[in-house]
Amino acid sequence: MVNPGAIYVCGATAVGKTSHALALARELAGEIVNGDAYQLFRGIETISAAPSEEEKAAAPHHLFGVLEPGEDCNAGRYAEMAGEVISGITSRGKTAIVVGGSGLYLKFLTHGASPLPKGDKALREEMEKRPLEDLLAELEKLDPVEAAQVDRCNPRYVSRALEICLLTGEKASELRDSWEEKTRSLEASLNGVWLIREREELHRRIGIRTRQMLDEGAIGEVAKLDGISGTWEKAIGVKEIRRLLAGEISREECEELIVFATRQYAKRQETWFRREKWLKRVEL
RNA sequence: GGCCCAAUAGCUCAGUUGGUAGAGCAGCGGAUUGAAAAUCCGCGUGUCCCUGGUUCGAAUCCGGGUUGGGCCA
Repeated sequence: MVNPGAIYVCGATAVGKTSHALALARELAGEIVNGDAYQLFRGIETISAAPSEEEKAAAPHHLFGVLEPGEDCNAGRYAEMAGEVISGITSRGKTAIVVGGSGLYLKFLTHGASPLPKGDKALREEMEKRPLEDLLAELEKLDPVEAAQVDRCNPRYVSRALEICLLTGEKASELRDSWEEKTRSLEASLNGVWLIREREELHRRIGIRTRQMLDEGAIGEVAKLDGISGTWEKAIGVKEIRRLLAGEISREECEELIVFATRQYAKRQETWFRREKWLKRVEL
């Protein structure tokens, strides 16, 4: 499951991962592998801040724009795709440079998937209609340990826990434990960096990039994909641009809202990567 | 120049009949193995514009001022 040959380049959005990875690729004659949940999709290159054509020409790039906007993706599927690509690169004697900011996706790649079942769309839709207390009560019956451990305020986590129990007939808490046990020793063989910038500087870069995105086609991307639903819709900026297109907010308000959401995302990414102790910190 | 209205957290604003203040947003911190750019949790001392006064007690009532806005000249 682990890919010891690969080098991971992680960090918050707009920190400068792409250019850092390109420099690394040149140095090592390496190949870039996307580690970003939304850059997987075709048609949202601008809004997902995917590398430009020029950047992609500078080194071999993999897993950018490989999914149709109508498709759904998840961490397990990503890790499978990326694992194959990395093996291919390694077998050619090259270095894979995985660059991205999607913590959970990367974690699946570096630590492997737990033995838990993947999400079940129909079951989720059904659970979404039930009140949280109801889901908690059922989880309580099937797996009291998990019911005590989960974030009981977060409907996503509660329903996921219940989903695992219903799908496997086993206890989610026990399945999770076995995975954590197995992955504990993997980190010694991992190689990666966490790119860091001061908050103020990161915010400045987010502001600049958001303005560019809106100037350079993000609005058109969202307009063009109107009516197509899927994972892509949850990208930051989509709901804001939809409000702009609907005339609910001005261009300035739209930009401001995207900046806010992006900053908050960057903070969540930092919180995630801070816990990944195997990453070497690199201040930019 | 005269009259009227506003002034409270970084921003937009609440604040009941006087008992020294609280929402949303922003910001900050955190959780997070199959929706993750998702989802969720925690964090609010601020000259209540200034200044006199009334009162046991004023963001709240009264006078004067300052700033902004509106109306009339």
